[in-house]
Amino acid sequence: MLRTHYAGALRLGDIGTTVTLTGWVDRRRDHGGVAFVDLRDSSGIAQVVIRDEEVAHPLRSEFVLQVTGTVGRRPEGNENPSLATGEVEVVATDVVVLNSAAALPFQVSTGASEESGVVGEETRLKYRYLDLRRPAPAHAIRLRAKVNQAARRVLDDQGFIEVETPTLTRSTPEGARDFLVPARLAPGSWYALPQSPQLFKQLLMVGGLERYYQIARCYRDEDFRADRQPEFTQLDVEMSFVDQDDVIEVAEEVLVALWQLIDVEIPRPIARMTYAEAMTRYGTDKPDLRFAVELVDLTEYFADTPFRVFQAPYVGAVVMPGGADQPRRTLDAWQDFAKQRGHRGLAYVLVGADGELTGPVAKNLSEAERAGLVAAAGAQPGDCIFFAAGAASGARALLGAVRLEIGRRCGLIDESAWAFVWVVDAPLFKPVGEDDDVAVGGGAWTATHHAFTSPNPDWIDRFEEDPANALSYAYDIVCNGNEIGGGSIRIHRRDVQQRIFAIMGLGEEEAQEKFGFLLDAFAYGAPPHGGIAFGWDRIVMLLAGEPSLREVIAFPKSGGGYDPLTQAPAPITPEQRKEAGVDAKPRSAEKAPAETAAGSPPEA
RNA sequence: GGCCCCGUAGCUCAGUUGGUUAGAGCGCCGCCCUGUCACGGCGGAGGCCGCCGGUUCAAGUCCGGUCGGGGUCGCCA
Repeated sequence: MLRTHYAGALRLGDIGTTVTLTGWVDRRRDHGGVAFVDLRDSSGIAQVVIRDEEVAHPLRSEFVLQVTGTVGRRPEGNENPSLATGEVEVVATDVVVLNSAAALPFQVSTGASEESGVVGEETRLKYRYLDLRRPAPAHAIRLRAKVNQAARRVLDDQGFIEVETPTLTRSTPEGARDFLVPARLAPGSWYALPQSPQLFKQLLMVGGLERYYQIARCYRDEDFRADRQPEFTQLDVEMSFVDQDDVIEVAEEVLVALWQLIDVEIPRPIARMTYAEAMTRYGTDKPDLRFAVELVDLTEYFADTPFRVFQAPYVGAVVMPGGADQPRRTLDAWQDFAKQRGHRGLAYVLVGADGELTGPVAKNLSEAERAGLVAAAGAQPGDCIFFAAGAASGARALLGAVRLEIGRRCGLIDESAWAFVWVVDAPLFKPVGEDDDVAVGGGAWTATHHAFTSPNPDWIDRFEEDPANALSYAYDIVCNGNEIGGGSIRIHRRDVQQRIFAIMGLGEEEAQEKFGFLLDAFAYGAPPHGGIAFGWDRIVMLLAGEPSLREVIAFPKSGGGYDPLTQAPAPITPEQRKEAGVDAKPRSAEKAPAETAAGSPPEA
């Protein structure tokens, strides 16, 4: 070892000891005759005193040093309470420059970030190896390791087997666009990177593993968000011979262990809410329960309204406390808020301090409606009532977004709270919309979760009777309005699977072509099974208190899937292109699946 | 794909109504400095104002386009 001690570990008890430290020059203060170097390693910072000017003078930020010296107590009054090692210092007898460092693109030293503002993300990512020397990024990556460790510990203790599944596989039936990899040995054919290990983990259940987990990299070729990366990580779990409660039980134990890492005790059991309740009360399937504002269903209240806009299948409202005094400009901004989400606008009524209703909508309401509105909406004098009318799903989605915005603007969200909830009983199917370019089958319905999600016990024998209302055996875990995990009990019976496919308009041939290997496996005694997958990056992000997934990924991509550090993706050479078979024409016999999926039924 | 915002020194930013030689803080380089810890002092270097085009006597500033970044909606079961 090049060192005897970690810099950040030195304490009064080490006084008198001769130590050798290694690390980087965090900062130096050169006084001519005596110089101070803050030496930083992974454990922290220690002050090194160098009395030889010849040695100290050439040192620069981020030089790599090996320092030998004696630990001494700092002179009276010279302690630095902001350093853990601030009561001591190392008086150097020998300083070896292990490496020099070029002038930095940005300041690495801790204090620097406060004085010259925050460094832009693109620069940080381009020099991520320097960024990682800074305390916050370093902490996030270390926390992530602890999170992995905690999950493994819980699952290992419960007899789960960690299994790696392929990353070169075939295009899976999940909703997102696949990343594709040309197969050199089969020109014209392509691998897909997995969107998740979904099918493989089910095969592992057929394989008798009974309890599987994996910290799995997943790939989806979709557009970016602060909370989305093209490659991301799931903690993937699957269990045999279980029902929903068993999976939830294991999932909660994992979550409890994770939040213990930041000294938060999650009360168990975590509350459950049906999907229908979440949509009705919060306008979303991932409600943020850190604040109490809820949607109010006023459809009945406005059943006979003269106001044409409210003559709709659904009329709902959400109350903004104290919102009555918003200036016109702000109320206009709410209109833009709604328009940006594809709605025509956002109706509102202002409730004056005296209870009088104002705003453009108020005069369109009947006398009786005005009289009872404040009570019906649960408003108070001084509040603003926002309305959305129309199809229930769209109107609730708008109100849900408004609710969140109200929470933010009014400071209603308790930032220190951790509000967990299971959202259960999601619909099994959703209508195929125009936007469903990735629909699996050609029918009127597509799976809400995925095609292998079982109907819940109430519906398993009769989901065909009412596909719109049939419920799935699925569950999502939501934390502070973030979906941090989701799973389901799977279909293990071939007849049920075929009935599901039938509803989705997926013929036997086509089903066989798309996931024949799974259906084949299910023919050989598939056990009842189910599981869950956690959004690992998002969970670490929450635990670290970071605003972006990028902060908890060692080498994240920036917008457009670009990596500023490696400059990937990059062009390939003509030779690579030829060899990879990118341009190979598929043989006519092997039609691309996408062409048969949408329109005509597969050949009989 | 739609909408919004941002591109000025290594970093973070300012730059007036279009008007002389484009500034600040930090960083960097040189010299000085024996108890600092955001050390201090003196001096210095550093700019394709993202790029292309247009308007104008004159463009960092106005207009059009383009590229890059961020956010958001669509999308992401």
